[in-house]
Amino acid sequence: MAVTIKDVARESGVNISTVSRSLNGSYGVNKETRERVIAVAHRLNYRPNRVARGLATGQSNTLGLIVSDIRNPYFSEVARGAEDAAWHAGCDVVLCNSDLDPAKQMRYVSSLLEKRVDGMLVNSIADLSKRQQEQLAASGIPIVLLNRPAGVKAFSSISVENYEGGVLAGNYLLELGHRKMAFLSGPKRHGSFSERGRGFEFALAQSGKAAEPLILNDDQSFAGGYQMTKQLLSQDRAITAVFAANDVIAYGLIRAAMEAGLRIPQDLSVVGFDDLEMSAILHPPLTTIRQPKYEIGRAAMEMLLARTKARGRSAAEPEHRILGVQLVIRESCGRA
Amino acid sequence: MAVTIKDVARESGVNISTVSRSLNGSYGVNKETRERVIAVAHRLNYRPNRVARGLATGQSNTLGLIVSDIRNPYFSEVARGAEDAAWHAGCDVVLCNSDLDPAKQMRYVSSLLEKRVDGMLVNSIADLSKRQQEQLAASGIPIVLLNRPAGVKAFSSISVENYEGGVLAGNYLLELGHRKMAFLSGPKRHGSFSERGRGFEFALAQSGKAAEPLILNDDQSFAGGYQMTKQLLSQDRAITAVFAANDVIAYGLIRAAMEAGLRIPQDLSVVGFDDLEMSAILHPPLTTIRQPKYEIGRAAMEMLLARTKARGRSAAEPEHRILGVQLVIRESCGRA
DNA sequence: CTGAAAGCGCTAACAG
DNA sequence: CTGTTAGCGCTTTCAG
Repeated sequence: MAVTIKDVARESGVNISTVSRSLNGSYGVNKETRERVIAVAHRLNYRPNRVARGLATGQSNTLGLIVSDIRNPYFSEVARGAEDAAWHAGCDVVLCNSDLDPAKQMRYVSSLLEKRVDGMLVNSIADLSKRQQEQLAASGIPIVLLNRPAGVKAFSSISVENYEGGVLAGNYLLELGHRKMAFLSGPKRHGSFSERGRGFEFALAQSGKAAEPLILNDDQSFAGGYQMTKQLLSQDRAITAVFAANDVIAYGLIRAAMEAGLRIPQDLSVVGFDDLEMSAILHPPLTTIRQPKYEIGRAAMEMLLARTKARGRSAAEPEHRILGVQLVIRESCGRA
Repeated sequence: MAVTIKDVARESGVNISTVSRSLNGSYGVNKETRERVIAVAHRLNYRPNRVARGLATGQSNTLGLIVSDIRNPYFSEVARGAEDAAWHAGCDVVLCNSDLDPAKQMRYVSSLLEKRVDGMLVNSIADLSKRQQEQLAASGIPIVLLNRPAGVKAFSSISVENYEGGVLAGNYLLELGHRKMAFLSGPKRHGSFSERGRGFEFALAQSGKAAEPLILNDDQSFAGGYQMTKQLLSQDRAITAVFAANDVIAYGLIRAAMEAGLRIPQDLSVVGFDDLEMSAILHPPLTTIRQPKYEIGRAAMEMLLARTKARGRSAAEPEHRILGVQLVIRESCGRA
């Protein structure tokens, strides 16, 4: 049906191995022969079958990317960075949405393993059981994690200065004169979020001027931010500033605050985390801690690619990279 | 290195073909034998090599998805729908970002073809040359397009009622008493956008009450919407309502209008198109034409999957599905 | 019901 | 520099 290496060989009067060599640019082929073969391949519109190639070489030139949900703008940005890096290296990536469901995640892992991907990038394995994590580690292929989970040092990982970001937010709000603040977080177990909170608390505590922040937990979503704010406003109207664990929570917060008749930043200051594209567009434009989302994906994929190449050699110690964050001042904060 | 079908065969004292049959649930295997084999496979933690399987069967159980940019929330929604449908069918999808660059897109197509994907979903081929389109059509694998381009009927496609959406927007604004309106569009060649515009124009013309809408073209982005609005406001302040070709353009529009001191909806009404998640969150919440993004991806993938199965049988006439849109009324429009 | 054997299309020694 | 020859791991006739 499709034209194979055999057809090219027959048509150009050489052996298939010569065709293979010519096409893969391996050394040791007469220039003329090579050119003739290439011409024939082109004329026949030959397309090498990478599946066969993969079977023979044991390399698929395919990487897996498991995120919780690609619709989350944070992940679509990360995915784009990862995909670009893969494209650059001539590989492609299969996209998996785990919804943070451990079972689903493991099924994806199995599927990727069976497809013999060269490596995989995975969002978070915090929800996996110890046994599942070990199973993953035992798979033998390179894996890099997109957020270092608490205890697992067995995998390479990339993450950002969550703690430092919290400190940044705290100090900024402190400078503006705020003394009674709150931290609106996601689920309690979320590692990155709690780091952000700890940094924030540390900054306030260290200043010696502010009260301990009120901490609320809910879903890490618009709805969650909205709910937490409702709750916050009903229990403590003395608060003048709040730090949201991510931008989307901040959006919910802003909405709830506005509905309650509060003006931002006059009545309430808010700082987010992530710096999603929408944050600059929103009204008021959100002051937030920017993390390099695209860069995270790109760097993660590059780490992964490097490992897939070093394969075998020096089982390479897991590597951990932490990228910087920065405070982006816009218009959602005012003086206390 | 990895455990293969041979190991399972040896370990369970049968031939590899029996193992294959047992594991694939083909009929004609003694129940006991099958169970024993399965047990052994499980004990050995055997993972079938799908690459080898693919080579033998000619099926990869992998589909390609080419979008312009996964960061575009419209596409991440579509991608999720597509991925869910694929997952449901036991397939996985490789993600490609074309940036609408014809060359890049063709390279992705080649790559997918070489990987022997069972089919592909592609965003738009409007930018491809006639020759490239033919090349695509000749590839022999099922392809479904995510927006029917003007002239190409050779491929299956899925799209939405763009024209009808324009009519909906026009009629709604008309009802509110608007008579001088504008349409903020993207690049002139964008097929879906011009359909939206045509529907809008038609509605106004048919009413016999409104002036012909002013039409502006620019980039289909926040920046584009912002620019067009600046231009609009500088040349015609009599306009009371505007229809944006998509929500993101509407965001830019709102921002520019607010900066110019206009209140929405009191001074200017705006209707968008898409109904992105952010549109409900924005201030003011955007009235817009909703198109079923997730559903588009899901349905497109289902069409594709159906075609990959019917393979060979009745070269199946290209199929075209058009999904409905609906007006979502929120708070960005007022009476003229 | 099960085994033997012939590939799927390509790569990679190994000869020549 | 090029041809021969084994496979890669699995499916699939074809016999038995």
